[in-house]
Amino acid sequence: MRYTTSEENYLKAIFHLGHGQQEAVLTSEIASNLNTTAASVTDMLKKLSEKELVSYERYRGVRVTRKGERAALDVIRRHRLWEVFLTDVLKFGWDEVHHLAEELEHVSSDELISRLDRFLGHPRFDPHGDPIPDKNGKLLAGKVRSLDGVNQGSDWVVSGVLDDATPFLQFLNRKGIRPGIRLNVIHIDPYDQSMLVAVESGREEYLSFDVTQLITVAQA
Amino acid sequence: MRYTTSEENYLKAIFHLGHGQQEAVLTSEIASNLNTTAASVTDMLKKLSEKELVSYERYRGVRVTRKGERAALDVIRRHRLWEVFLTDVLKFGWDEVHHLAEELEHVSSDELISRLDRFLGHPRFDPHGDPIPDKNGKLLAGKVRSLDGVNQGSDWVVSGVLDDATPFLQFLNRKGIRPGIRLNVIHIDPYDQSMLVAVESGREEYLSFDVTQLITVAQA
DNA sequence: TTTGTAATTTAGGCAAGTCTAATTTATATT
DNA sequence: AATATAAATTAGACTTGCCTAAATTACAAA
Ligand SMILES: [Mn+2]
Ligand SMILES: [Mn+2]
Ligand SMILES: [Mn+2]
Ligand SMILES: [Mn+2]
Repeated sequence: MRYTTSEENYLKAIFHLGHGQQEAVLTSEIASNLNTTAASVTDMLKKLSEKELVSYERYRGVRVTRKGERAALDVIRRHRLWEVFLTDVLKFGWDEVHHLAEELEHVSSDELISRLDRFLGHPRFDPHGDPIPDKNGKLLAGKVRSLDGVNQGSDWVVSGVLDDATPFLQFLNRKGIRPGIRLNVIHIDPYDQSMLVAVESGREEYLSFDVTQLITVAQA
Repeated sequence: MRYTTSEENYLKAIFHLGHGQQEAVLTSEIASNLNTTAASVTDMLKKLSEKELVSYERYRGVRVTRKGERAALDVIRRHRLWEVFLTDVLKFGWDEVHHLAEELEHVSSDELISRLDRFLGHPRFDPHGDPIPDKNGKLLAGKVRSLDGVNQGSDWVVSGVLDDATPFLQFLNRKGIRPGIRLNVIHIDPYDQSMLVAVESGREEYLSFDVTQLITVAQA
């Protein structure tokens, strides 16, 4: 393990929380993301800063350095490749793989990941529609447009989700929604932005604004 | 993880060292097996004893309880299934997989192991000829006869090795020896028990007593 | 039966990672 | 400009797993 499991988890969290954002990531955001306390986060930030993986100013927040970003992308690459393995090879549901990948991502062997990548046929996206960084840490532009804010009547293909947690994905499973599925937006309620959509299977489903925000779509 | 990585490693070591032996396992044996100090071993034995995974008497040595044996066999099952995956699916050499399996064996998910086992076709032996415990912790009788002590002139099939370490396996690779290969014992030196064998490929190789002790064979 | 010695255990400490409670600081609001 | 307050940091502790050095103990040899 190049870095400890704990260090890797912090780097990943800081990278995700700060990605595509100008402002530094706050201690409290990291604490809530990792389900730990602000005091623990402060301790770790000092250690990561010492190792030049993050640039950190007391009370001012933190961001990953180039070195820290690279480490984070390596972890993300491992995470997403294992997710592909678990769904495509071992036939797990897309709602079951995230927490397993959280463990497997810390197994440290470049050779293992390289061979896994080759065996899987160099997949470019994980089961949730997230792009897989290449071996040099290059990440393709990810999921951009989310289902909230599209026009009534328009057609889309689900490209991914912005939350990998099991309960949310099981909820989508019940509605027949997953990456690759086509959607037609029948109606958007002007009051609460809730949406009625026709799913490929023919079913019609109501989606609250909270949910449409977490579903990403591409042109049909 | 049902138990910590460290606890699992101790249980596995105690199980292996005590297996098929009447006497209890000594603190110093465990320390040398796990490359740690006797003091650390004593600390851990107290913890494992507290959890009823081993029966331990100060100064008298230790053995796994039924519960500890079951835990050890679960770890061994995971270890050997991952070794099969790494060689058969990812095409690692049999000399490269042991240390990777040492990490993967601690990933805790019965469902993962059950699916891996199914995907691999329920293999009964690992790449080193060791039997894979089933999901109930039942272990088939393992490798029994080793190459030292066989008769001059006799024919054998290599069934496995008693040491999974990379340098030893690379040594055997250089001589074309691996499980499944046929051997004919051409000559045994009466002084040092060193052996000249004909390998399937046609080559003749000298094997010292230290080496023949670590190679197991079955009837040709 | 005493004694020497090697193995083992205990004592005391250290690092990583976490926590709660107390304190400090940035900053928004009078 | 003073002050309130929410966020962040520090202080102090705990657990796990490990270590070195100093006792202890089993047991073999005298
Ligand atoms: Mn995930
Ligand atoms: Mn994912
Ligand atoms: Mn092995
Ligand atoms: Mn093996």
